Amino acid sequence: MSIAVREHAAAAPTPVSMIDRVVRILDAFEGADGLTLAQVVRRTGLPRSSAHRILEHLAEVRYLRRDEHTYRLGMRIMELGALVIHQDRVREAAAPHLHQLHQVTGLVAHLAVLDDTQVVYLDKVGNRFGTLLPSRVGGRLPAARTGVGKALLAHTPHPGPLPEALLAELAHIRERGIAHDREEAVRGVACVAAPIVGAGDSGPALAAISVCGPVGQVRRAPGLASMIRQAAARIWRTAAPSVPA
Amino acid sequence: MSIAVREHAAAAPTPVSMIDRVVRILDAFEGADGLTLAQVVRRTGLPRSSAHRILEHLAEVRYLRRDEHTYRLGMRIMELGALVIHQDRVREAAAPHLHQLHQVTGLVAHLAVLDDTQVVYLDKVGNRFGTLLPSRVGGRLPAARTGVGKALLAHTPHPGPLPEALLAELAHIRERGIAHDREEAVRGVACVAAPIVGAGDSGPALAAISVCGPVGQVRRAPGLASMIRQAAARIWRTAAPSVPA
DNA sequence: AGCCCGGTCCCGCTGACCGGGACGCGAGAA
DNA sequence: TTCTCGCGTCCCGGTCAGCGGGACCGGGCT
Repeated sequence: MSIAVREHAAAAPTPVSMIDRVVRILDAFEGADGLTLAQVVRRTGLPRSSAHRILEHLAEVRYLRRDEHTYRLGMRIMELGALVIHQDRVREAAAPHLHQLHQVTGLVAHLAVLDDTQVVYLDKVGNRFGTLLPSRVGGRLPAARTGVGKALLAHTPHPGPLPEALLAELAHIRERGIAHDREEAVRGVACVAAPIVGAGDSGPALAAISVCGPVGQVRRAPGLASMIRQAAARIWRTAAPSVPA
Repeated sequence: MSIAVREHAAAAPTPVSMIDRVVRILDAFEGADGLTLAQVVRRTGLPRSSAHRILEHLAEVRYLRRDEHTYRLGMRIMELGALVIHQDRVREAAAPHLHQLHQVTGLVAHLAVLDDTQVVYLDKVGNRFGTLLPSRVGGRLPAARTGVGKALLAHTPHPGPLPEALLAELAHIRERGIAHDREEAVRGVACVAAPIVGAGDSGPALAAISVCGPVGQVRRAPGLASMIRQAAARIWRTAAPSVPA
């Protein structure tokens, strides 16, 4: 039995459990918003019959939508995803402060957490300008190239080895409690970020917040750093884990 | 045991497929953001061992997070959900207009679709005031009590029978192309909404947009209705399905 | 026509999943 | 203290849900 050539190419050591199969299928939808059976088969490496059966089943429970012969992620998944975001304690606590930061500065405010070497955005408050940024709620960006990412890395024992220059910057960030991104992710865009941590290095950061905008505007904003630090401190106070047990 | 009563799902007709089991478990997390094994068992009616096995498995693939002994919905689901929203063509087309509406009026702009008797919000653009509204991206509200909902109902063959008064209102809405919500969902809040449809009743509505705010402010806004209608028309033009086949 | 590609459906085989139940633990109650 | 209850975890033999090769159909090419 020769495995079919894959569209995306990734080692597929034969999924065994039903759950793994489902996950693999759902994951296949990243990067293309409509897939036919044949495409799913190529991407997942699953046998045609199996893929077909599972797709139909997922469509029945509305985890997928089926339109003619192409499948898309369905409403049920959107709803569950929205639930996750909504149920997040940190997000809840941060929301008013993000709005405040945006309102006062006119810049885009973010909330993000660290996941391995990437940041995942939990919230984003901004105006039309915000749509130009690559950050998306529920989206990922490499941590080392974002303000929030560096703020988080500086306050977390990093798993992998990092480049010399970055380590130096992280040490500096850790000391000052503020991270900067000067056009590293997007040309012309700068960010100022702070981790949400307890006073005096008590444990890892819960998340980080940042404020981003055109370099000129960010540089010109008075007292931005301390505003952000203050917001982060307030968020910590209302979202901090109560008992470490 | 007053708690147990609340938690018990209706007599389960025994789920057969693995997918059904998974769906049932995931669904159990609606309404409570952290569940222990025992709670999941009570809510789903699944056997303890099975529930335990599936929960662990879902946690492995990050569809759930496990913290000590309580499970929560995990990041992977959040990411998938965000993908769905992000991949939506209508949302893409509507976003700039929602921002524009918000910027010009200072009110909260929505984008929503109809699902049976409820509306599901796809986007929401607003300021801090917006957090006071019950609308949430990915959330549901009864269609008959919202502006977007009525705009959509008016342009869709309604499945179930509706009350006399509502039918009359819908006919009126259909004629004018504009729906109103005068404090029906939230006291003190009014909305003006328009469906995203082709000119001249060509097919059902793709979605609907609305603008909401304090009654006074909404009533005072000049030319709100025509602004919204115009935005809806523009969105239709860029998002309309190309070929009805 | 002949060919290819994609979707659907069938059906006998089998190993992934099932779930009752044993076990250990910690928190009250006796 | 000891008993008990509820909880999470783990085991293991039985079995059926799911598997997947392959037949079939239809449409779009050459």
